[in-house]
Amino acid sequence: MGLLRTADVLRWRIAEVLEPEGITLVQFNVLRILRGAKETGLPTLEIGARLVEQSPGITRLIDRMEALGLVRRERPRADRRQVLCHIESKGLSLLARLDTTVPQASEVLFAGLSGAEIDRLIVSLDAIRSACAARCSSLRKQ
Amino acid sequence: MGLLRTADVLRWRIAEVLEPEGITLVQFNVLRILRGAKETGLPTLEIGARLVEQSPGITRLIDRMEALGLVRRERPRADRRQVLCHIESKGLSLLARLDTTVPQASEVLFAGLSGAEIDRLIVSLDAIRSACAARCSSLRKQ
DNA sequence: CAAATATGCTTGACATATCAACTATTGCTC
DNA sequence: GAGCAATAGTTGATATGTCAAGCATATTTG
Repeated sequence: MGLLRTADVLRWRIAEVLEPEGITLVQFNVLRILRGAKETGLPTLEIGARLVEQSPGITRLIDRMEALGLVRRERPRADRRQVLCHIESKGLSLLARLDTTVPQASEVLFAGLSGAEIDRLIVSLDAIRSACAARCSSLRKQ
Repeated sequence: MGLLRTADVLRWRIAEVLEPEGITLVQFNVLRILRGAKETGLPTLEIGARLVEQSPGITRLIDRMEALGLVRRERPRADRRQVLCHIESKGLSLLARLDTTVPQASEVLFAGLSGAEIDRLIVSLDAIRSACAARCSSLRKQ
């Protein structure tokens, strides 16, 4: 339960930094994923899989981000079922700004922890996630 | 970011256990808070403060829980502005069942960690939350 | 190669969360 | 004790997330 409450607090803190830029935490994550995908782009559902969200949400999320001019969609000739999403220059410059402010905002919360403590924290969290990947049905079924 | 993803995974895992009982994670937390308040009950906004949610959400959340027969509302004569919420016997028996199944479901995820590691995890998470309580405006303003 | 199935995504109906404005009651001030 | 501000909670409009079903394209199978 402490884990959930702590995540809420952190989520809130980050949202506070994102809000003046007009995007949500989920949109921020989509931008980072798409930046990682470079020129190639990424199919819509692949984005949904990396976030912990389902398909319909993603479609409309990308709708809004396309309306904001942050991303672009393209239907490739190879497989005309899928829709490749690309990050636009506007999205890249927005991310560039946030790359400094978001970590700054979160670092405040971790100030009370030593480097070693943070390392241990990360290891523990990774262990929890991999336990879920191994045993939970919920993440496989999507 | 790992913290947020890990919390999502845990949230999902718990929701999976709660779903057959027809309640959400937030409703589960409300029930636990109200059980802690005993006979006295708790004003609506006090519940909202303990969760990380705002007033309007709470009102309608309690509406739904009242419709389910899990809680009861009462307007005390002392201060007729506030509305005291109480847990009903139906809510108590539901919680009694979940008191075993929810921890069981989450323990699976922590199986890879030693007792000492879990202790350190809890200490670190507490430190993050108290850093926020001290410095973040977001939690004070509500 | 026609029919059946699977994949990728979208749409509509509905539940839920969020923001701003409102009502009712209380406490404070002159 | 009349008027004003503070508190507790609700309501309405809007954004967002979620479930079930649908459409188009691709793949498999007889």
